[in-house]
Amino acid sequence: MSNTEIRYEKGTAGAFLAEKEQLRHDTIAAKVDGKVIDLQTSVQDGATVAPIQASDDEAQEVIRHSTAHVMADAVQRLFPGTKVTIGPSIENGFYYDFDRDSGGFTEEELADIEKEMQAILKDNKPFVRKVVSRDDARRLFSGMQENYKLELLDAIGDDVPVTLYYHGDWVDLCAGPHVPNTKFIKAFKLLSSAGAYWRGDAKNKMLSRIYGTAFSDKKALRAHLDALEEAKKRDHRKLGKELDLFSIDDQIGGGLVLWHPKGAMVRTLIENHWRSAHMKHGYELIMTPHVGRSKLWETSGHLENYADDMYAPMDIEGNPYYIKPMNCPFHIAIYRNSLKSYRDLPLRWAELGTVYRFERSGQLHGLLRVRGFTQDDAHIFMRLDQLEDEIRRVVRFSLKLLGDYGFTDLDIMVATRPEEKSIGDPAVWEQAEAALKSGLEAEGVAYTIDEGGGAFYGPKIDVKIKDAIGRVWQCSTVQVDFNLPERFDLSYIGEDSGKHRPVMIHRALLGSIERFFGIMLEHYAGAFPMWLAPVQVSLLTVADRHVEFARKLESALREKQFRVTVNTDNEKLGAKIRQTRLARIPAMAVIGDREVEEGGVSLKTRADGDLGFMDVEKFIQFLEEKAAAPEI
RNA sequence: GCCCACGUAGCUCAGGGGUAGAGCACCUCCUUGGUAAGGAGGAGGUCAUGAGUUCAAAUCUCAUCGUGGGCUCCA
Repeated sequence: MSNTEIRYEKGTAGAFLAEKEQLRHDTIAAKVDGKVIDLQTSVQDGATVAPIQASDDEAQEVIRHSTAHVMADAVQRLFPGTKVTIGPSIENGFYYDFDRDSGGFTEEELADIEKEMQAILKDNKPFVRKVVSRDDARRLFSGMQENYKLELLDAIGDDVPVTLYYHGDWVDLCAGPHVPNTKFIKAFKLLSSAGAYWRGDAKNKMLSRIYGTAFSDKKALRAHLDALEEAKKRDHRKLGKELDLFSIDDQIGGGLVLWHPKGAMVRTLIENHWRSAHMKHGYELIMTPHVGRSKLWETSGHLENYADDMYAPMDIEGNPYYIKPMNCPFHIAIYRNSLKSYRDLPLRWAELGTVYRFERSGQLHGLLRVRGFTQDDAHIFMRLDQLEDEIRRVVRFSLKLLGDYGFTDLDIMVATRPEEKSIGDPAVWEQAEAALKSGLEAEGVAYTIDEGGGAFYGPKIDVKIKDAIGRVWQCSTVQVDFNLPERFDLSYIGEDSGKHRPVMIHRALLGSIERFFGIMLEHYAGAFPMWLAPVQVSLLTVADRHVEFARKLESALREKQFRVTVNTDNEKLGAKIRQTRLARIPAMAVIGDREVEEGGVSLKTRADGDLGFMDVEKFIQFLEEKAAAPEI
C-alpha cells in the first residue's frame, strides 16, 4: 500500500496535502506553523501545511519515535509483565525506558528484540492516532496495569488533548507524531542498554533503558554506524594506550592522570605554545599554590556554593586548608597585594593552574572528565568601559589559538542574565551583555543567544568547536564576574582619586589541558601534525652497517631540537615502515647503502608522501619548515 | 553515588569446578634485508582483591575495588 492510497479523514493534514496533490508515497508527516505533526492530526482551515518526506531531516525524529514504539511492542511480546514508561527520539536515535523485574537487557536479548521487531514490521501496520477522554485513557492503562502511563496521564495539562497511538494491537499514550505506517521503518539498530532513573531522578526507581537508532533508509543507517565505528577507533583512551601517551592507574586513583614521556612531550609543546601566545597577546604569567586556607574560600563563596565539588579540608597546625577547585581567589589575592591605579588596568594574568574537583566516580571518563586537571586560566581586571575591547581581544585570541589546532568550525553562544537569581545591577548586566555582543560583532563572529543562560554572577560567551568527525565540544569560556570583585572588595583608584570597583573576567581558551588533549587526540585520530608530534621523524636503517651514519644524523637532528628516533630493530624495512606508521610518526627517513654513500636520506612523510632522496642539509631544512609551530 | 555489563600475560582476547591458552609486544639466536609484519626458540600470569561453598575455585556465591555504557532529551 502506498501512502497516496491511504484515505485520510477530512480536515487532517494528510487530506489537506492530498487535496493539494502534495501527498507522495514517501510523505511521512506534515509541518504546520513550524510544528511537526502526523498526517492524521487535524489542521485548521487556512493553515499552511507543508509535507515532510522520509528523506527530510525532520522525518528522522518521527521515524525514530515510531521505531521506539515498535521496540516497546517487541519487548512486551518477549518479556510479558514488563512495563513501559517513556520512549522519545533523541539526537541520533531514540530510547525507551522499561520497568522490568529481572533488570537490564543483555546483548543477546537486544538481538532477540531486533528480530521480534522485524517480525512485527512484516505486516505493514498503520499507526492509528486516537484522541480520547482522560477517563477512557485512565481505564485503558489501569486495565493494562501500566502505572507509569497513568502517572504520565495525570501530568498532562488540561488544555492538551490526550492521544493514543496504535500499531496493530499495541497501544501507547503518546503525543506523537508518528509515521503513517510501520512500513516506513526500514532501517534501525538497537545499540545498547543502560540504567536510567524514572524521570531522571536518583530518588526514583532505576529503569532499564534500550538505546537504538533509525534512519529513513539502510544507507543512512550504515553511514551512522560507520561513524560510530570511526569514533570508537579514535577514542582517546584507546589511542592514549596504543601510542603510550598517558595512563590512569587505579592504585593512584580514578580521574588522576599519569603523563608518559610521549604524552608529556605533546602536553609540554601545547603549554609552551600557550605561554608564548599569551605573552604576545598582552598577558603576564603568574603562578599560585595548590591549597589555601578556608578563610579564602569563605570569602570567595566557594565553601557556600561549591563545597560539594571540593575535597575535604586537610588540617595544617589546626587550620583547615582546601585544595583548590579554581584559581580565581589566588589571582585576586595578587591583585589585592598592592594598590591599583586606573592606569594599571587592564591587568591580564594567566596561569596554567592545576585544580582538583570532586567528580562522582561514575562521571569519570578518560581525560574528558577527571578529578585533577590544569585549566588554561586567566583573569582580566579592568574598568567597565574597557570590557568591550577586552572581549574583542579574548575572542580574537580564542579563535586564533583553537585554529592553531585545526579547529575552525566554531559555535559561539552568548548567555545572558538568568531571570531567577542574579547579583548586581541589571543596568550593569545590560552594559556587559552589550559589550559581549558588540565585541563578537566587531570581530565578525556569528553567535547565538542563550537567554537567561548566564551564571548568577555575570554573562558569558561559550565557544564550542567541531572536530574532524563533526562532534561538538565546549572549550573556550569567557565569563564576566560582578561577584568576586565585590566579595573581595577589589578596587582601583580612578582619575578622580576615588576608589572604584574593577570588573573581572575569567576566561579559559582550551578549557582544561587534559580535556583539550583528549579532544585533540580524537580530532587528529592520534596522528599529530609535525609541530606537536612527540616523535617527528624516525630514521630507518636498512642494515646494521647503516647504523653508524644514522646515529650521527640523529645527533645532528637532536642538536637542532628535532624529536628523532633511530629504528635499529633487527627487522626488514617493510616491518620498520609498518612500525613507524602504527606509531603515527609523521616522517620516516630510510638510510641504506645509497644514502650513506651520497650523504642523505630517502624521505617519506604522512603529509607529503614519498619525497625521494634528500641530502642531509636539505633534509634539515625540510624539517625546519615542516615542524614549525603556528605563528603565535 | 545509582543500574547493568565487564575485570585472565605489557596489549588485544579465548577458555572455564580437576591446577593456564593464542596473537602481538618483550628477550636470545639465525637472517643483513630497499618501502605496511623474515624465521626459530625463550621468558612472562596469586586468572582484580577478600571471604564463602566444595575433596577440589580462575571457573559457583557474596562483598570490596576498578573499568565501560548510561542516569539533562519527558506521554
